[in-house]
Amino acid sequence: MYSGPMSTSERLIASTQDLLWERGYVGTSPKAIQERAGAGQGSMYHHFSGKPGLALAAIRRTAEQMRAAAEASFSGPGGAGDRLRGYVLRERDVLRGCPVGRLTMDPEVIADPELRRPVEETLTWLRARLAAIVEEGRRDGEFPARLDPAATAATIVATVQGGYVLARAAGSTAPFDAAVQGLLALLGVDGVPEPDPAPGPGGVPGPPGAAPRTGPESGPAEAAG
Amino acid sequence: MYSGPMSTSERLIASTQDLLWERGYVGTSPKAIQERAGAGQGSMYHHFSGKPGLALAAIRRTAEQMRAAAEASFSGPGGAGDRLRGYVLRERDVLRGCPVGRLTMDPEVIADPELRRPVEETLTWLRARLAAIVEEGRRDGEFPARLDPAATAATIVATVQGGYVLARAAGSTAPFDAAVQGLLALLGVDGVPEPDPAPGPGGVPGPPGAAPRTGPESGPAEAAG
DNA sequence: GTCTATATCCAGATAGAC
DNA sequence: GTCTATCTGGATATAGAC
Repeated sequence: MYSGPMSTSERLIASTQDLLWERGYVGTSPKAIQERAGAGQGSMYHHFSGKPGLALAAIRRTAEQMRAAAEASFSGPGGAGDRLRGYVLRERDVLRGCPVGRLTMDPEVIADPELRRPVEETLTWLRARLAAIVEEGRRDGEFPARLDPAATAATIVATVQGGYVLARAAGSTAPFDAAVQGLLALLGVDGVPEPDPAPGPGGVPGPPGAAPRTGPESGPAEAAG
Repeated sequence: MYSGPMSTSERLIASTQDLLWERGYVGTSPKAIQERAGAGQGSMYHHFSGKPGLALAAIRRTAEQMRAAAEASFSGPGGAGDRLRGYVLRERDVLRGCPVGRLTMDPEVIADPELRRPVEETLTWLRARLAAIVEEGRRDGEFPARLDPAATAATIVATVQGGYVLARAAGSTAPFDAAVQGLLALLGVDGVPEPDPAPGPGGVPGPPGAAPRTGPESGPAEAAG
């Protein structure tokens, strides 16, 4: 991923990606985009048709990036269970939420078929890709044969997307981690693989047992997914 | 729930609840609230301190209503599995999303501790309530003893919240239904209970098997949850 | 309690010079 | 390609009459 000096139009796209992630479509003004990109109004309206056009370019870019990041987990080494665990446990900027899923709450994005399409395609691709992995694991005897791959895939994606919601509500990553550990346990793909295996108290009242990752949060501005 | 003629301040609160659900905090203007409530500017600023004050009243109201609606499922008849299934399958305005979870994507809500608190409390309550039900089912032998109640509860809430995201992205309730059926299958609480048991094709590429409810969507403006 | 000014600033964009 | 006006309207109030 080239990240040397960027052209004005690239900077405008990148700034819009950031702002759409942070504040959504309705909450993002042309002025804010221009300021963050270090560009004037003229530049923005020279390169793009207006806010919707620029948002479309930004959303497409974000969707591409999220796919690439997810595919890195999917096509990694190991069996279906390993790759599935790798995907749900992969490093994420949890408190920022998912830059694609977030757009789903934007009425103007949902109302505009062009803006919605990349969002829909990305999430549909994700479900299909996960369904294939569940199917593979089922064939290999890693998962119970009774699992419906498409439904299970939807549950996996939903758990991740909903995990962001719980984390942002709580102001903590703990509920995200709890949701993901609960999912892995239900799938029979248990165990914390990466570092920091010391279990701490969960973020919710009731019996303990979840093993939240307690690592740092505000990391790189990469796609979450 | 009394729903006769409402005072101006009640109409302002109700209108704000609707608009926060549809468009979020940043996307909701005082003017839009006033128009929907049939009230003038003066009335709004007489009864409330401004947009944040009115939003706080509306968010608290929505949180109360969602709790009441969820509690109706939780305290209903049947075993833990029945009540859990009743909760996740209960009628929802899926394409509208969750009026509480939605606020989580609003930067101004998350940044303001007063506005965030009702959101956090509601979702935390929901997890605790579900954890107790999972725990109960575990004791009764309905669920595997190895399940962690808190983590499983987080997974359940996350699946529902993420199901809304998938449904809105797809412009269809099918992925929500698929996610929920996948969850129930993982929990070993199978079967479509209510009407319309004829399974249709799922909304995702890959092997079929999910049984989406295909009923009407735009129903009453009640809390989803 | 409700209404109609009035005020300031920002959103979103166009025009045209450089 | 980029910049600085300039424009119309909405966001978010305050003031004060009724």
